[in-house]
Amino acid sequence: MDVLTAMDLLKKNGFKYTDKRRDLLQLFSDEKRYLSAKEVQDSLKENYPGLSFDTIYRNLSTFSELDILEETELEGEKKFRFTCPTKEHHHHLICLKCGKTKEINACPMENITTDLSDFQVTGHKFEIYGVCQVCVS
Amino acid sequence: MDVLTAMDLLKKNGFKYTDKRRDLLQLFSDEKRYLSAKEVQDSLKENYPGLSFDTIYRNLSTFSELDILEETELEGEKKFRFTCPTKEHHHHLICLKCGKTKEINACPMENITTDLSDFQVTGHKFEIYGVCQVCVS
DNA sequence: CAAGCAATAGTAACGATTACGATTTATATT
DNA sequence: AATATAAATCGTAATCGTTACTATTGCTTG
Repeated sequence: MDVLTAMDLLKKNGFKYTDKRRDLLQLFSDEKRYLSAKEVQDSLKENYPGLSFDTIYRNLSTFSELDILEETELEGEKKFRFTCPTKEHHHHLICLKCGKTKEINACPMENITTDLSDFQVTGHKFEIYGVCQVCVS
Repeated sequence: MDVLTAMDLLKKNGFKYTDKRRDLLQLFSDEKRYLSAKEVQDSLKENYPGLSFDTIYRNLSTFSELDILEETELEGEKKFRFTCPTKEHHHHLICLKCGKTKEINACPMENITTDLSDFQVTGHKFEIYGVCQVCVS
């Protein structure tokens, strides 16, 4: 995923081109880690001092639905990151301090021996948490 | 985990015996599934119409710290269930409608081939979500 | 360049959780 | 049994993250 592809995706789905969206996408493209809405606001407030919550949350939600962003919830807060280049289904090792991630190649669902047939399975979550080398020091 | 063991654990840690705590624990003992604070309030309001948020959240938090309850967060809401009889580390298949669980015997951390050494790993989460047979019909 | 509609700002509302001062209650001590 | 004291609770307010609303702005297309 990159900014241009993302803007094309927006256009293709009837969304409009705005500077805020470009800059928002550029931010995720630069950072490549999980960001909260608050962090987004902080990062963009230099150029857009009055950036509205509505704008931030609505766009993050839109981007997530279009698979431009990957979404998770850490410690009661929604976090978003630019969709990984790895197209296949994957999981993450996540730094709880800065949101930096590392991809985990295996999916635990492949090795389940427990019988799941008495539930209609709709999804799963596997995340490893920690502190990255930069944040630990 | 059962109510008596839990009350003993409380005593042993300097907490007091109250009817509310007993009934709260009895609720979890009866239900054996993930409950939200709101569900707890609803279930107990017959006997304790004015049960305070403070009381509910503080006790849930205390119980969780003493490992009387297992805690997770589903769809932005904290959920608690009586600690499973299985002492060993385990994971859950969870019904998103009623909180009913089924234990998963394997832990994905055992089969990780990805190198984790550039992070100081502090924890992980593996949950399978779905709808149980009762809720699906 | 004007019409139409999406996007946004500013702000209010919301739901879950936490926090607070005043009061009540469990427990240990006398 | 009466009392002291410290914990537990109530009633309510504050907080935090998120969503929703209305008026206004600004993309896009003909």
